Amino acid sequence: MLMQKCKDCTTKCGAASSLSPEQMEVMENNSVEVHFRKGDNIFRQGALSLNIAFLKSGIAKIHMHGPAREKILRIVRAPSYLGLPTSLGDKINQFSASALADTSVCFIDISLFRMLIYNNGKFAYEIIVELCQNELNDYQRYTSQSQKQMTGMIAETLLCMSEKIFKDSKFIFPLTQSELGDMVGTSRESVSRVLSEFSSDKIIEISGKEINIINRDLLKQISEKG
DNA sequence: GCATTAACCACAG
DNA sequence: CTGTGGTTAATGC
Repeated sequence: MLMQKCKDCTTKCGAASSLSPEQMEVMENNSVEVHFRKGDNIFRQGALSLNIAFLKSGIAKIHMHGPAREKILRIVRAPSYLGLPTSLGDKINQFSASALADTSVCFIDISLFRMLIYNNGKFAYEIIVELCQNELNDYQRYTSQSQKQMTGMIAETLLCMSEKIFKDSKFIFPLTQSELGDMVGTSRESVSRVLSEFSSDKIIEISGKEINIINRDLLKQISEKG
């Protein structure tokens, strides 16, 4: 498999930079880079997990089949690991990851990854920090979701996309309205109504999939007041 | 009661 | 896939 060498890779995560040259070489010999198209499944809930997936470029969604419908757990921007909890916490994937745009993903052999954690404290520490940050974000979002009403949730999600994922007021929204509904726990009709309401109130501008946040302060208020 | 919120259904671009 | 209208149920003055 033709691939770029890990040590020359410019999209290393924080943790990988604490690997020794020898460890880096082992990593190179035990990982492959795979490209995905928009919409492709990267790994699937219910399937056996033998690799750690690292999102090298692009953007992906983490999602789970719930008892009633699909639930989008998180949107992930490269560079980031995609499924550490499901890869290390269980042999079977507890959730799926799918590409929201063209992406490239490095799959790292799980036993090698485990070895790196055992043998390199700094590497392990960086991984733990990433897991902790994700957990804090998740707690934050689940608390919001159980207490905010849907306009607040949608405002929060738009702000999060703008600030954390795209780092711009103007961005191409990567989900369909139905998927946004799956993300905040509401129906696609409600999403459609809230978005057109925000648009007619001049809080955002929508043209196709492009969203431009015009009145960020008001959007923040809506997000905070629920 | 009356208002608000949001889900579900249907139908049309 | 999206936008909208009608209907219905739950909840809160």
